[in-house]
Amino acid sequence: MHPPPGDHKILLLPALRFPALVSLSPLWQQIAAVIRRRKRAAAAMGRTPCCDGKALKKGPWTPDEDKLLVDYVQANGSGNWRLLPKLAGLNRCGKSCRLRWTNYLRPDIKRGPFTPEEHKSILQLHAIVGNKWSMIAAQLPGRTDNEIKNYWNTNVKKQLSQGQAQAPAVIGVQAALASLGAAVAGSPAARHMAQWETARLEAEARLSLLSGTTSLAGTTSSVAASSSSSSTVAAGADHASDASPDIYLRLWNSEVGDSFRKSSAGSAARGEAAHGDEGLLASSAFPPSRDDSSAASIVTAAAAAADDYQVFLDLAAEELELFHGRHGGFALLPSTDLLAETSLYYAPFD
DNA sequence: AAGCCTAGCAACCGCAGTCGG
DNA sequence: ACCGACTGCGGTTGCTAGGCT
Repeated sequence: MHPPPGDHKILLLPALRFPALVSLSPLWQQIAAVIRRRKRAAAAMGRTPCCDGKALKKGPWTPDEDKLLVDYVQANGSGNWRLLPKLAGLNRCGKSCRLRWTNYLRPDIKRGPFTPEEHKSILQLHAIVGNKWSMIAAQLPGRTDNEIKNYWNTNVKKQLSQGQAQAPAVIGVQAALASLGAAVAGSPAARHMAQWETARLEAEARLSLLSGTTSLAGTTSSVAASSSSSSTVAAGADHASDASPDIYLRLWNSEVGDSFRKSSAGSAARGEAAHGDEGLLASSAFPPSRDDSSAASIVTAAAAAADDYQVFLDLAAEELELFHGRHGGFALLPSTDLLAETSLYYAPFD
């Protein structure tokens, strides 16, 4: 599941490899349909491209072409991109027209260099959602996903790679990730909690790196430095005052996460002996498959952990709904109703 | 001045997801 | 439930301008 400790590439992976936490409600609602569609999509590979066989122009757009496109869209809207080139008198693929419009010609496009605020937002959002450029762009009015992607690839990525050597804390995070990787073979609840923790650790690692690569990262560095402590509710509270969507870190460091950790620790004490300080989730989430544990205590501990976990999920859902209400359109989790359907909730992580 | 190198960015490509028939 | 058309998205490519030798 995870690269071996010491592999810095892990830090460039999306913070959330499990898409269910990223884009989601439709996935939960139609999980079975999605699986079917993926099978169909796989079968449909090799389908002829939309622009095949036509002598359509490619490459840079001319001012005349831009004018044709702008005039047409402003007069008729951008309803059908397939038909638009023909109707607008353009010898272009509809896909090319759409791209040109959305990335360059749209009137609400904001040109020019990124502001410090935008830079900070990009860093924090990327730490949470990874290369979900459209999600990041949705939080930055006037910026396109393509622009942010280019900005990341040319500026931020370079800064990150330069800063990696200065981030010894990352090693510890990676070790923790490795232990989590070993832990996820247990119950669904355990796997899911491990994935929450994995996301948090990866975000933490990113922010730790970022704090050394940007002068703007004062806020993020304070989070990164303190997030592994359960007594950092204040940091989360500080963070709550701004609009930063580092929701996982905030959630984990908030009273919600704190209460979850405490209750999980209680479950661990009930169910088994300690397994080392990095094994919070692994040890509390599901009992070890050891011969010297009675089946009854295993079942009891697992049930308690599952109950605690569900409480955490419920609280998390409330927190995220509040967040969603404030920021709109940034769905990190499915609705509370769907969260309640734990069998569905676990399914995409298998 | 010419050639080379590099960063930045617009555009393309192909897969994934959605929707309507 | 299925299928195909259409749209969205992320990765990648390749052009261009500017800096350097």
